[in-house]
Amino acid sequence: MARVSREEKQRTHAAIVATAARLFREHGLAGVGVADVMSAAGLTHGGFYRHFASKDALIAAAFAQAVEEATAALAAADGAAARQAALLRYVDVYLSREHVDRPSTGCPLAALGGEARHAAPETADAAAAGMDRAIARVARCLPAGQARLTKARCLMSLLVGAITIARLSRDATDREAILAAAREDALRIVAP
Amino acid sequence: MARVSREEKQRTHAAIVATAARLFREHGLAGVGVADVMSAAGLTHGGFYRHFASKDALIAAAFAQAVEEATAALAAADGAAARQAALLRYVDVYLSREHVDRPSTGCPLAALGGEARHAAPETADAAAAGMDRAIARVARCLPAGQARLTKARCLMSLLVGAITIARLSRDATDREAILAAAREDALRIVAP
DNA sequence: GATTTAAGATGATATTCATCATCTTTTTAT
DNA sequence: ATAAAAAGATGATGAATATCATCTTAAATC
Repeated sequence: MARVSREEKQRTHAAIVATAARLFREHGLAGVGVADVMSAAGLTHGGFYRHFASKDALIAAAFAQAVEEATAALAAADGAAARQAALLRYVDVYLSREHVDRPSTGCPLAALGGEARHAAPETADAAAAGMDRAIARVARCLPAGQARLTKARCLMSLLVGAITIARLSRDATDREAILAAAREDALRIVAP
Repeated sequence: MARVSREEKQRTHAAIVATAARLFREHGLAGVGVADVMSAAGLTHGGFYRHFASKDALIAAAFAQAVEEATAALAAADGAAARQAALLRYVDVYLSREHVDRPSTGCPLAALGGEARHAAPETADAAAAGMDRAIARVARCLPAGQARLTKARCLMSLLVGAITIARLSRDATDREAILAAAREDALRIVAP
């Protein structure tokens, strides 16, 4: 192909990031190459560096994008009741079998949080910022008070850990039990 | 060098596993090569396949070994009081700044749990078995009762998630706050 | 409309790394 | 003691892959 318009380039850029966000969450940072992302986005590898300075820059963008999407509903909720409802739904979706089975569209902290620290500083920074953002958005949906942030930190830890552990299990019944246990505990934090 | 005795080979084998367990936890599964492990163990890469059929086989062995070590104190505790004390200490060490700062000697679930699922089935199996074992050993140190396993699953989720998140943070104060929040929540489970 | 610019394609390059082949030397087996 | 086996060393090999160079063609700019 050849040169495309500015708008088209923006679309391409967004497609690369979206594809990367999906693939990285599914196969891990080391499990996906630049060429994999590009071809999954319907492009060839060569054009990549017109969009990103490095694979790490792509990872950083993909991570941020994934956090944004995964927590958008929390940020959109308006009013105390809507916020609590959004958080309850967030926990419910988070601790679902679907989330365990499909990392590609799930929380990037659970999917990539462990490996992010091995990436370039640029990527680690993006991961840190994403984590902060996720916790802040969870905190925003908790009842106001000084324990808000503390509760959000606990809740996020519980959620990330539960999915990490559930994904390790090879037994469907165990996976379900892990989710159920975490759900119960999470509700104690969210709806006391 | 040349051929060594059976005992010497066993020592070499153990050294390779121990070195791998340390390096993998520190740099991730993809961040450490077979040659890295061997040279860190004071050997050359060539002899590796006298000990393991593949890198994945090494990862599986290293993971199992790391779980064993990380939970040995829990398994060794004898008597109700000793078990509770061992668990309290386990939580305390787990949620410490040192654990955040030094993945190389810490919990392999927190360090590698996220990437283990991208490895060969052999490795994923070892990770699953290690996870089961860790949870069982935690459960064993909780007060008897049918909620034992449920509590152990919650606690392990909280611990793994808290370390994962704390390691992502670039801010020492935040890291400390995450640990403190998780500690408080963990104690609620362990010492109700 | 002519000129310049750059998006994306095609095709290197260079490096990393898992695995294999072979050699040496010492242990084990006979 | 002699022969066979194998642990570990040295040195390929082949595949994967991040990045760069160059080409083509259409969009921007004049």
